Amino acid sequence: MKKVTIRDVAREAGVSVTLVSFVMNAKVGKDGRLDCPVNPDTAQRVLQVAKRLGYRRNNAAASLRSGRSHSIAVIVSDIASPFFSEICRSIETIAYQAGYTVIFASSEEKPAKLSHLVDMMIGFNVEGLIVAPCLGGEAALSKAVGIGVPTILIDRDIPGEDFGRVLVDNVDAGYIAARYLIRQGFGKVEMISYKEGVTSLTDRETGYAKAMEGAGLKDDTMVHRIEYESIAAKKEVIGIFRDALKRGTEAFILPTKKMAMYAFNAMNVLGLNMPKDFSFVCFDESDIYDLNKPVVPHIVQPIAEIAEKSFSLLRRMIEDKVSEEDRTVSLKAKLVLGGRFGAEPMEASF
Amino acid sequence: MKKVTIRDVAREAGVSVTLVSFVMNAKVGKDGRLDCPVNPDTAQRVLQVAKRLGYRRNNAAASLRSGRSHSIAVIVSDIASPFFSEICRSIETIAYQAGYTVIFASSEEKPAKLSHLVDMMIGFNVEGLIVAPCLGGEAALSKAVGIGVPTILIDRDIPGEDFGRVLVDNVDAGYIAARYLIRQGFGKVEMISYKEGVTSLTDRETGYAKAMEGAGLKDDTMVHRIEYESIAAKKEVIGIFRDALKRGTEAFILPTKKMAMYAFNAMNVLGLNMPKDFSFVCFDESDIYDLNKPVVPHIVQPIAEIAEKSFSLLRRMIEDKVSEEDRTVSLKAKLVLGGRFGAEPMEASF
DNA sequence: TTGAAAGCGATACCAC
DNA sequence: GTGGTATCGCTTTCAA
Repeated sequence: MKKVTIRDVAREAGVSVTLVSFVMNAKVGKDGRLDCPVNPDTAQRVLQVAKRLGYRRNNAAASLRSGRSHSIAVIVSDIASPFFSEICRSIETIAYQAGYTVIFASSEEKPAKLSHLVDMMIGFNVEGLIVAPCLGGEAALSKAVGIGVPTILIDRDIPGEDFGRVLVDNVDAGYIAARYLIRQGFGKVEMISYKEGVTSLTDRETGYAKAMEGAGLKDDTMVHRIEYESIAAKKEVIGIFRDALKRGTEAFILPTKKMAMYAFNAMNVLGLNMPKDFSFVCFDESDIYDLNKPVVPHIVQPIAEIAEKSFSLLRRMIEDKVSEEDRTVSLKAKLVLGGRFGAEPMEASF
Repeated sequence: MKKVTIRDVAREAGVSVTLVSFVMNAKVGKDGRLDCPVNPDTAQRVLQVAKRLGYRRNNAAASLRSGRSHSIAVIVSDIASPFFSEICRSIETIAYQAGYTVIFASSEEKPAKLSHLVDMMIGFNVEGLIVAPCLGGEAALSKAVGIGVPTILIDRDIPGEDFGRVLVDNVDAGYIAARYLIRQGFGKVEMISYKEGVTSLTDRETGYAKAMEGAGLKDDTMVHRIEYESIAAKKEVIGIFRDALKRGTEAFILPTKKMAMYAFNAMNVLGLNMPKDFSFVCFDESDIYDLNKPVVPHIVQPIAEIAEKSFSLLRRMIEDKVSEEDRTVSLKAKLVLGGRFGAEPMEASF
């Protein structure tokens, strides 16, 4: 592993290592000139030698000395989920423009792994953390803020004073899902949720119930709660749909993508049609929402906003102090009616 | 940012920094004892002090000194693509078990960004790279291998002697797609591809043509090539389907997911049905393949295998030398007939 | 504008 | 088993 150091460049260019360091860290000003206390000619020579020799800064050494790394870490609970991978992409794009390098990692919903990753990242001297916490991850993250590493929570909240927070208002998300269906003229709107009490889901349930009550439909409010495990779940959902035909249900809210898939499967199995038999509002993104005829209305999280707000909040927390009350950002989910592949939205068929 | 160093631990435990370093780097043997030349009692004391003080190793310092970092980098061309994000997840899981930390990054198909990321990663002293190259990324990656950083190519090949390679046999993928349809009894099988000559696509075209020729269907071979740009593409595909009805086309191979989405849209727009009007073999994964009735046969890349082979090859390249001929791994894509959400495969309806 | 020299926190080497 | 110390490559005073 051949390595070219700052000394090699200095020797070759006939200057001191200090000069080389200055040049290598200089920003180019708007006039194209290097913003550093170095003779422009010298700077040019250094730059050329560095290029010729193939010099690249050893970040480990730089950050060891300076304590800064110009990088942040994003730890999500599952990098393979489209939601998280798109968040990663968006954060990366924004951070890159701001001159930050982003390191991603995935905790796989395992607290031990999260803890290991946090240690690792801090060991890399990252300047801040954006984390989608997994259950049981409180300790690891508290430790991080405890030693002064600015940390932003996304997707899920956990207790703790000093976290920054960029969270989506799931009560509102459930509310707009239900209200949309109610405004379409449906009264018997039901929701199929999971038994496990994940905050984001219970919030969506709350919003749904609120909308129903507000429309005088309190008695028609009905939340089914099924097992998360897939084989049982699939059958349970089919059962719910079969009964729904008798009950006179008009519409369903499916508060996760997986639940929506079970619902579509049930419709298939029972030979039902949307919107003839039931109308849906689903959550998240799926090809099937977009290609269905009509397009299935679905609620999406504002990924670009989450990315942008969390990075800018993190940056402010890294640079200055941010006042307590500005540390929490609440975003609204959005109802999407049109599809990505050109089909018409649901309303057109109503 | 409070920091606890090895010296603090040493002082507090009344031992030398050397001892602390030994203890902190010791692996636990199978008998639960630390595998290091340190008195077990001393080791225990050091461990406890370290924990009490909240010591965590400064990786920057460690890797500066040792030249090792126990980490590798994975750079994909688009972290938000399900294919890549799943590869990332798989590699991460495997690497984690092997005691490696994985840093992910996304080049967004931009050579300049790839080059920056490679520099960055090398600056972090990563021990190896797994890269899905973007077009024009040759220079950056050649530089990496040039300075001795083991580098594995996935997804796309680019010229270069010293790369490791874990690639999917796309000729075979196109071949099995076509052969499946031919065995179903279809003769007029067509493919819709893109005008841009991406290797993976032209290989799939080649495989398709080979299968057609092998079945004596050379004259029915037909590859449509459309613009990549979406508005035009959507219309072009609709046109192809409209004409196909007249031509008597029986089946289509859609060699990318996006192409499949255009195809489904066209079917929608024209009011056509699968498999009544046309049969499909698509590529990649989509909810719509799985929930369609019948399930749409689709060809998937062996993600777990790609991850496993690329990590193990990289590891061997890091540790020993790997002989030239063992540096290239070719994997086969697989035809999937059943769906993830419980619907029946296509054959059941034939 | 330029350069010499002091560390950052760990590991590696050598001596005890 | 244990400890002293040079050193990794860079940034950062401070002085010239």
